[in-house]
Amino acid sequence: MSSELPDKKRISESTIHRLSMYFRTLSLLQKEGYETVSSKELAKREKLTPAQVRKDLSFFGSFGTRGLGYDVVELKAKIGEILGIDRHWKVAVIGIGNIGSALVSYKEFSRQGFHIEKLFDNDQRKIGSNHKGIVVSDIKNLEKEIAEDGIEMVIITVPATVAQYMVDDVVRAGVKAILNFAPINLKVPSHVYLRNENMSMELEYLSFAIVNNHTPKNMK
Amino acid sequence: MSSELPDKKRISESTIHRLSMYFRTLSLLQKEGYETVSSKELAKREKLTPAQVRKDLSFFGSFGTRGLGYDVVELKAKIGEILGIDRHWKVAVIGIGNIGSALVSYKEFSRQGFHIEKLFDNDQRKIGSNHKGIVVSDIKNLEKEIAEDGIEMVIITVPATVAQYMVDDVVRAGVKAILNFAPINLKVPSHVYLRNENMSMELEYLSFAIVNNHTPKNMK
DNA sequence: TTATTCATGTGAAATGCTTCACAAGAAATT
DNA sequence: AATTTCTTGTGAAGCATTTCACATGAATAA
Repeated sequence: MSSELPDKKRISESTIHRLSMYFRTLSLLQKEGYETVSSKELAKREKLTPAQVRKDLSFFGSFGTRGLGYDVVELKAKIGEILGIDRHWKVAVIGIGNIGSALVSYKEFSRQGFHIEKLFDNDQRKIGSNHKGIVVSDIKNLEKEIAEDGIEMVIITVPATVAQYMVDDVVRAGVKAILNFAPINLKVPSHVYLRNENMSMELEYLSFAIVNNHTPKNMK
Repeated sequence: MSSELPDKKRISESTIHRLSMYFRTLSLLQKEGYETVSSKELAKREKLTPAQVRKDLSFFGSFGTRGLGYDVVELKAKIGEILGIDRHWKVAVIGIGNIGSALVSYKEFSRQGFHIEKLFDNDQRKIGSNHKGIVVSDIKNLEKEIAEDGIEMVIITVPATVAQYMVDDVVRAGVKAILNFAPINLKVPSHVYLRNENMSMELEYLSFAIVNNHTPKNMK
């Protein structure tokens, strides 16, 4: 169960996030009919330096051609592979409230290989109802159904007060990663990956910027 | 129109994001009945080092008492002031689709001082309809109504293909900051702040972590 | 009152990330 | 075929962030 990376350099969070950005932009470049793209062009679109783009890629190999740049289709495939989005991820959403049900229809997820295949809620009025072809299950069966269906990732959009219970359940069911929208710091065992999505954080950054007349180098 | 910070140190994005985290945790500590909190306790809850917490705060002043820690209520107020969330921000949401309408009911926003007061869409079936007491306006009147109502921040949840037009309109109307959910790199003049919210990015990070057996220092 | 404990605030050191600058290699041009 | 142009890949330098370590000062206990 060792790393897939031949040389175990520690890749920074920023690098991974930029790979996501490159992937998205490469899809666009492909649509626009580009066959190749230089680090300069890619950097311009992301408001980065060309060196940054090349360095990010260099952690994983050499994908370009000197004097020419990168083959758009090839680089996109390669980054998809690195990010692990070149396959079908089985995802469940727990908590079919406002945000939860919005995520069911969020196209970007399926576009990147994340397929929502299970929905859970504790509200009797919601259980059994149909969202985009998926029937909402009773949260009582959470652990059992997650395990049976081999769900690998879970998105949590329940109130903060109950989020930890959901986590404990899905961890027992064997999920590998959790994306948490609830405003609370959750505990997971070390073999499970956890990320928090906090949408007000970005608004708070904007608020700070306005109030302090902030001029960051990198208003990404 | 100069900065509010007496000494114009450049504050990093990470520091601002951590202040948001501290703010939220301080609210919780307050509910739990804590009167004071140490950098050690705060760090433990955020999975950071105590030195990190103290250094973050030190950029803005000295708010603690040696031997005792920080007064919870006082520190929360101070951070709120730094972030500029100690006031009422007028926000509009443009694009009342799945995500847009979910955000209208998102409690964390109002809890941090962000009040959604205007909704816009181009769909005749949505225009005039009521969401949480707010009537959806026709996007044709975007610039005029934003300016008249003195909206300062805008959240964009329209399709990528039309997002730039919305931006151009609201920039003319005088908004100061934009939070963009559309999967596209938008252009804004330098006096307008822009942040992008990309929800699949975090799933992609999780995907990368699983596939590469990644062990980052800081799985925040 | 004095001693002890505790926890802040902060220069300095350590670590991490980004940018520079250039050798090397591929394509295009003459 | 030789030359020029272009752009990658990458050590090294530069810059930024985090952590260390300790002097300082407040509160508590003796």
